[in-house]
Amino acid sequence: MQDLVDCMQINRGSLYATFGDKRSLFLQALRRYDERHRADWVAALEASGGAKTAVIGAFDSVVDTVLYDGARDGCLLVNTALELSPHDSEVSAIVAQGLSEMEDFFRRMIEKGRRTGEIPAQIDPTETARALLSLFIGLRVLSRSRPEAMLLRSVARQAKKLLE
Amino acid sequence: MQDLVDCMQINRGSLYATFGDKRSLFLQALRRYDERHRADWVAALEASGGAKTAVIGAFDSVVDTVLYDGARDGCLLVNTALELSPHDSEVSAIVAQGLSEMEDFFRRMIEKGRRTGEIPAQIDPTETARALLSLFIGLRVLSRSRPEAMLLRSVARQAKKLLE
DNA sequence: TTGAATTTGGAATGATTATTCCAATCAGAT
DNA sequence: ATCTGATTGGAATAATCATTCCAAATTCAA
Repeated sequence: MQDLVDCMQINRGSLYATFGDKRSLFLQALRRYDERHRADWVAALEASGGAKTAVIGAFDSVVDTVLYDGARDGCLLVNTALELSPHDSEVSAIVAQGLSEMEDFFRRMIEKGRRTGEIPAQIDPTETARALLSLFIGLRVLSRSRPEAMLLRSVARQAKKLLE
Repeated sequence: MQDLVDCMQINRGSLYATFGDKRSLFLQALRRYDERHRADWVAALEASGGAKTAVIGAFDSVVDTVLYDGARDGCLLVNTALELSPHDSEVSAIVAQGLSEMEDFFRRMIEKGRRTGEIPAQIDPTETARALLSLFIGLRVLSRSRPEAMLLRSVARQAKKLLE
């Protein structure tokens, strides 16, 4: 809370008056992150053209952000999935939902790619979407613990290979 | 610390006398986890017979533990990778090392499988090992946030497919 | 058995952080 | 210009741990 008071343009009292206590503030931040950042990001990728491009773009944009901006904060949803989900059911619901929508995004893109012929018909949409989700989460964890270019690039490359 | 005092058969004073302060106690626990649990587990898998079996066994044993024992604690190394690694360089070193050894394990198994013909020659050991590492980490995160049988089984199945 | 070292229960202290309070100031509507 | 409500700075309080201390009990080697 002190960090927020230091960084935000707002007084401690106003912070509590506006958002309530720490947990409630966190829940609001998590919801907002999920509904704005994550959802918008997925929507932008989905609108970016090809199905394959959208999926690959998800991985590449994470890798690029880590390597070029040195951003080691990772993703609030994934960080929370590991740290808080098992201890708070309300948090857990938001996280599970957000991760499910990532999975759905991957599945939709694979289905779309199969229709357009970009992606071979023998690729199973549901199964591959789940593999991509797991690979994606792994990438975000590795970004925080082993942010090495060779490693992260390999993961992004292998994500692409899952669509061939 | 209070949780430890409650759970262990040891008094608070002895705890501090033996392990020092909290951070130092955590580092010792993390090192021990990595050197005993993780290393022994990998060694057992490696000795378990076929190369493919060893890799698949890593995934299946995680899935089975979650589904049958309901263990949602996950892996101390992965949990720490996300939560503490970015904030503590000593922690980070242990985590990076442990994750590297997981990667090495996967690579060694792929190389072995290629030699024995179990695994096709066109599978790239380094690249695939990194994909498996990321997939494995993703699985451990999902085990804590979305411990659903269908989902976890899919991830394990797709890990297997990476070796075909 | 005796004595030194260790362990125990539990109180006491310290450190950090969350949360509330209040008087003074400020912004915006009427 | 005035009133109302929000915001500020910052002190005060509360809650949560981490850490230390100590006297009594216990272990263990000589």
